[in-house]
Amino acid sequence: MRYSKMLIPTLKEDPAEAEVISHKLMLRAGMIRKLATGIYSYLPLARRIFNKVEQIIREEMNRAGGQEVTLPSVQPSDVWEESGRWNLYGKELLRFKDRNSRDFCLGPTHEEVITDLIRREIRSYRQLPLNLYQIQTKFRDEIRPRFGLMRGREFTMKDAYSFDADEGSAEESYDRMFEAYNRIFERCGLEFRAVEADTGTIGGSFSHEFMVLADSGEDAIVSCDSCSYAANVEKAEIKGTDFVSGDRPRPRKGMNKVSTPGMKTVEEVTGFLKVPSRDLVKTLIYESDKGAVAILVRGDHEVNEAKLRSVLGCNELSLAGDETIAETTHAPRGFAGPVGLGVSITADNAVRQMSGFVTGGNEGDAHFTNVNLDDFKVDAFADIRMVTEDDPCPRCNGKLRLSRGIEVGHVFKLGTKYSEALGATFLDANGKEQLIVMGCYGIGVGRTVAAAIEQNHDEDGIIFPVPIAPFQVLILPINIDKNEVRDTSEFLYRSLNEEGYDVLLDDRDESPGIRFKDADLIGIPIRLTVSKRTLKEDVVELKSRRTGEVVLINKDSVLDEIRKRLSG
RNA sequence: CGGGACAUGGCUCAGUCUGGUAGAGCACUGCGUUCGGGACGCAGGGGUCGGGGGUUCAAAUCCCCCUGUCCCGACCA
Repeated sequence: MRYSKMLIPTLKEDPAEAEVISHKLMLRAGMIRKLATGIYSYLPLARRIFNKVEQIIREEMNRAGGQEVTLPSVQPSDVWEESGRWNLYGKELLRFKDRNSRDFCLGPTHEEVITDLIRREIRSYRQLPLNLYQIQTKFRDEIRPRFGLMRGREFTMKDAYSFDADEGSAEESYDRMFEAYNRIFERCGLEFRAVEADTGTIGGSFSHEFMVLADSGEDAIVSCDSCSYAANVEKAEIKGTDFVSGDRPRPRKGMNKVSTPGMKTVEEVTGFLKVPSRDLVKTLIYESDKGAVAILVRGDHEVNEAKLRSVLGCNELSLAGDETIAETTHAPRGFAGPVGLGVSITADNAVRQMSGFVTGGNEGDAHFTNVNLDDFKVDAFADIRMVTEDDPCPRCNGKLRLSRGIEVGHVFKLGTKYSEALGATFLDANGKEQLIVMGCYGIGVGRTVAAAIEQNHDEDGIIFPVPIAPFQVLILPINIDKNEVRDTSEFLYRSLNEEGYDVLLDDRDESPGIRFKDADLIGIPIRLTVSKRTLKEDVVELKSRRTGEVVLINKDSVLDEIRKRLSG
């Protein structure tokens, strides 16, 4: 391609709307433009990058036995009613009516549609296993879209679905996809880690997320220094037996009420009473679809709402408002405690190990000290808190490390959740009707591109990994009005194109400075600078975007050098 | 949905507090000079100051309502 003919509207300054680096750089490099919150147009440069990533995905999916399909993105409510998710999915599901007032939605995912297809077409175990995938635009009316392509409302997703005759075979399908995902993200040049994950609304029994390690990531993950354990903090289990239990003397019975005027936060209370925060029990009032509940965690711990949700078995869960707090505790926010509380109490396992602790007094400006477990009734103990770096690895007791990640892929073992809901069955070898065992597997294409940029950039711009670069080589002629410069550039352009490389010839009538800056910004891996200065010696300059290395190469050996650098 | 901020040529922003002729830099058009790291000169074009209402002789500026955008939390590829 000739740069002068391409729409690559680069920006000199950071746009005000962007906060994270990948978003800024994608806007500055002229890759994307925003139409509305979380909804973007992909310009030619972005399209080329997407095509590269999608091609890698296709090759690996096909290698793993997948077949590409395209399912409708406009979906009737019927199948969603059948799965039960028409009611469960909430506002994230963008719903609308057609001219006949029939309910439809824009597909946020395709379990319903694919299961509907499969239940009609699969009759026999001889047709299994089967793996179908698509690369398609999804729509989720996210509560808070942000960071450009990192969390859009409209986004490109590869979603795959596996169908198997039994659990064992389903696990093989899962492993094959797991393997394919590893290859895909490796080929995209990403530093990533597969971690155990929570299954969320998609449902299912078992899942892994593929996390690209980046400080700007929205997810926190823990990984073990000693073994292969890694998990999303939402999921990470806590080894229940390892809490330092009461080595300290058993305190005498009898709690004391103390005045704590205006002391609402854990820091304020513990600072005021001069006790460590781990000697306080934090009482949080939550509102769930089962009414108000009280949650107890140690003062230095945080509640994990994902765990809490599954422990309580509820969908709706949020911290209670001031009104509910006043109703349940008879005190303003900041003074809730378990003693004498009228609602059901769920406590974290760590609380079981505590004694002689501080709690709220259920009365304004008052706390209790020297409280013990027999001073109130806990309805259930469970693992309901976030892991910390101080917790031991749940597998090997090793040291856990916290880091941040961008979730670019997610694999789920679904089991028979959807086949049961929609009645997707087959006849086994014995002529017996069985439920199809399913799995589903997603990759956020745009997010993968954004993550790649987060991991590969410097102060001058993007540094694309070769496999996903929009062009592999950029030719930058300096004095294009000189015949020898133009002829050499054109010659290189033609020959590289003939060799099948993606080449961008910057033939714009712009100053060299502008073109050098743009070259760095859009991150093409190899830059060839052709100028009359070097042509005197019959050489052109080759610069690696990643290393900054500059070499002069005889113009007749350029092809060989590029071949050498771009192979493997 | 809760909390915070912002909205002025294509972009980045000043002007708002203290009401009085809409500005700068970049970008854009034409001509000329430049040409290895965001060049220079001259001449130009381009803005209902997010929208609506109000106060005032007078509103980008003060007041009310709405909309949009961004950031922090719960949702997710």
